[in-house]
Amino acid sequence: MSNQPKRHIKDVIYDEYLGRIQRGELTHEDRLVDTTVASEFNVSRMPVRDAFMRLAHEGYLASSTRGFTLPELTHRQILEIFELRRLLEPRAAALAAYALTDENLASLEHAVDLSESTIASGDIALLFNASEMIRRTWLSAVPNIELRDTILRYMAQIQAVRMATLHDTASQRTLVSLHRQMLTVFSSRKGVDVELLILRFVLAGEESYLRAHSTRAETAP
Amino acid sequence: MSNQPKRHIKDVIYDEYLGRIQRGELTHEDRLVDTTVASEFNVSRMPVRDAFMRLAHEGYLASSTRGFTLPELTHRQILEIFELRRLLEPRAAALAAYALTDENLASLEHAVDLSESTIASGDIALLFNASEMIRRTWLSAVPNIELRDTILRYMAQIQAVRMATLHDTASQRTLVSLHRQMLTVFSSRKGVDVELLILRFVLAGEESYLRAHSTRAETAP
DNA sequence: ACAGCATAAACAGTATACGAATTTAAGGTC
DNA sequence: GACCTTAAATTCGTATACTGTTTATGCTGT
Repeated sequence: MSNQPKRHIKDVIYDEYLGRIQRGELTHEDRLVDTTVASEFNVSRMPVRDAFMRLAHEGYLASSTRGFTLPELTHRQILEIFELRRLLEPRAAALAAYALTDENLASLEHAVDLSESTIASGDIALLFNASEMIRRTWLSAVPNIELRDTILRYMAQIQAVRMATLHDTASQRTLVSLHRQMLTVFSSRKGVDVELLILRFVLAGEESYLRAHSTRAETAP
Repeated sequence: MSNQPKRHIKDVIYDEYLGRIQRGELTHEDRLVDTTVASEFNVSRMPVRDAFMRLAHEGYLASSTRGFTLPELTHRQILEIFELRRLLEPRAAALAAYALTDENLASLEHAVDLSESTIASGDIALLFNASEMIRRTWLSAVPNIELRDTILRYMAQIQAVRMATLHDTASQRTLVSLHRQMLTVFSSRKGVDVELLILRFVLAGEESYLRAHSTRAETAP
């Protein structure tokens, strides 16, 4: 018997494109048009429309008069989201610290090892993946579902931003170092320590972004 | 010339029902069916469907196999949202304190007067309205849009909960008193004081909820 | 009576079709 | 050759029709 709880097409398409967005497989040049995607999936426009409109309302896509595109985050919006992160993530991580399973800690350790390996290789994509793996791992252990979902909602939006900051060598070093420290404090399960470290983590991310942003602003045409 | 930026039917219906939900005009017995609403508006199912699905994804409605209904918030979810409120609202209010206009303060004062007048009249609906007016006023001044929208997203969901807690006389007194204090600290524009008071405000709301919840649990069948 | 099964009703999901709005392209004028 | 006008193409919003699934209803047999 098929154990599938009857997945609707619109949900399949929603998940598919949410994944593509979260994995950074879309560029700002991509214009997503419902009819085109519909013919790729051999379905009608409607489920595609449903999926894209949902993604747009959740902030993952921006709807324009000519198809859906990745949203253009302004400098201001990015700073605003960093403020949200400062407020939410330290507490969320502290809660997660008490709830992490041994499996969670194991995959955290694996991801941290991966992260450190990129110091030698300089593989930015791998560092980004490891970073995402670490984040997903501890986020999955956050017992407050509403809090976790709120964090997830804005994280996907600034994915591109985080990717961009990784081109700076200093930021890479800081990130890898913080990853290792995160493994330590999560393993200790001391909420207070986790809270402080995650706050430092977010602040470091903000500094990296500001550094990258000012550099880009200088060299911009 | 018509200055209307061409409002789509789906947006009209969305706004209409969001308003009804936020004003508490729907009960848990109401089942919203797209075909029914469509014939009321003399439109097809599609725009109604769009609006309801959007409301559902934002948490204002729950979609079942038999129409849309108000979502049943579990005790756990409500506590989770209170945790979010503790994390976000103090800071948001502090930011708002620096940005409040004189008009904002004037309408705040008006709403606080309204709130206090309900002590004599015992008009719970009016107290609720005044409370909402106060909230909307300071929220509208929060300069961090992302933060404000995040707060708005969950507030509508627990509207019914907040309404329910107002039937307790002690909670009413506490609320009115806190309203007056809020006017004072917002007028002083001291972010630190605002931050602390709003934290106390959220905590008081949580206590009121817990009191109402335990009472209800005792008298439940 | 009541459990189990068949049938009907209600509703959401999906398909197709049409119209309106807006951008892009083309052509014509000065 | 620049600018305005007009036509075409593109894409969204809405309407209508159909399909499948879930819930309710009623029937049958014990």
